[in-house]
Amino acid sequence: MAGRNESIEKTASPGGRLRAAGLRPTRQRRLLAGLLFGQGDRHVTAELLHREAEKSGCHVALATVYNTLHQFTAAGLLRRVAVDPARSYFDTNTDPHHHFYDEDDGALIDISGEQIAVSGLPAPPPGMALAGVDVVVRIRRG
Amino acid sequence: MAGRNESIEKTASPGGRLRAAGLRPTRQRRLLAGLLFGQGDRHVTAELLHREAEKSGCHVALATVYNTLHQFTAAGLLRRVAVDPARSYFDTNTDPHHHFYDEDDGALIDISGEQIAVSGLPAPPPGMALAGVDVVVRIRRG
DNA sequence: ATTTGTGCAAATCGTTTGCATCTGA
DNA sequence: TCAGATGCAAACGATTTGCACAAAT
Repeated sequence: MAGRNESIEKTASPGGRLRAAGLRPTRQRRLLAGLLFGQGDRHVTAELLHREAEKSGCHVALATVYNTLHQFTAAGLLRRVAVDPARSYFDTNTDPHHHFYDEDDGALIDISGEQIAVSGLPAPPPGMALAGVDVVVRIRRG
Repeated sequence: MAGRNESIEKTASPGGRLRAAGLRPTRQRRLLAGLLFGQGDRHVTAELLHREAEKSGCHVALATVYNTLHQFTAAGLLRRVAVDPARSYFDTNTDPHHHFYDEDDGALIDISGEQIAVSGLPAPPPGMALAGVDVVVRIRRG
């Protein structure tokens, strides 16, 4: 739980954050950014975020939610997490870190990057560059 | 590359392997088992295995390939690997181990379980049991 | 005004299911 | 024989796309 990067103000106005990422701050993006970044680290699916948006009043098409999630990911505001072959999760924590994945109810829990150490990593095959290391700790009711 | 478990004969007849897993050795299962287990460790998608089956002569419906992959997985002959939100990979190596994932062409490469060590794993939350630890090393042309 | 994003519905992709038919023991 | 598998096509859920409209600079 120690220091995450506080120098990049997670609390800046949604508009500022979007602008800084090179995205035009439209009403929908502001809304989604608010939902995503306004309450600490989150793990969302498109479906879930869409439901939240609807509940919060402003109408956003599901397709727009998908588009926006991908734009945010391309802009480095989000990170896609592959744990379930059926669903895409998006993580608002873009620092290197890992996850518990609850296979029963599909919940993700962060594990800080410093907490886990992976040793013995072989070098990537020739011509390949390392793009990231993901550790998924699968857990179950037990 | 050191010792994988040779005591469980990977070279037994497809029929024997299936029988041992409690599956009736039908023509299609024999064919698929042959393709899967006859050439060392493999990583396949349903689509890929279906294409191979077609090429090898015997007709198998894609749905049957899916069913069979799931039956084999339930029987412990295969392991499902979640690296790509869009596709399911099945791994013929069921020992604990990890993977390189080539994001450009979707290839998986095994990393032996002994080679990598993960330290600092937090205990699962109360009431939860550890079900597995997957390390995915994402690599890219570069 | 011009550029860029949005909404909607339809298309697409991977995957699963229902049901009649066939097959292995 | 007869439980259990298969094939096929249709259903399905998640995701993407095409295009007319709307909003931001």
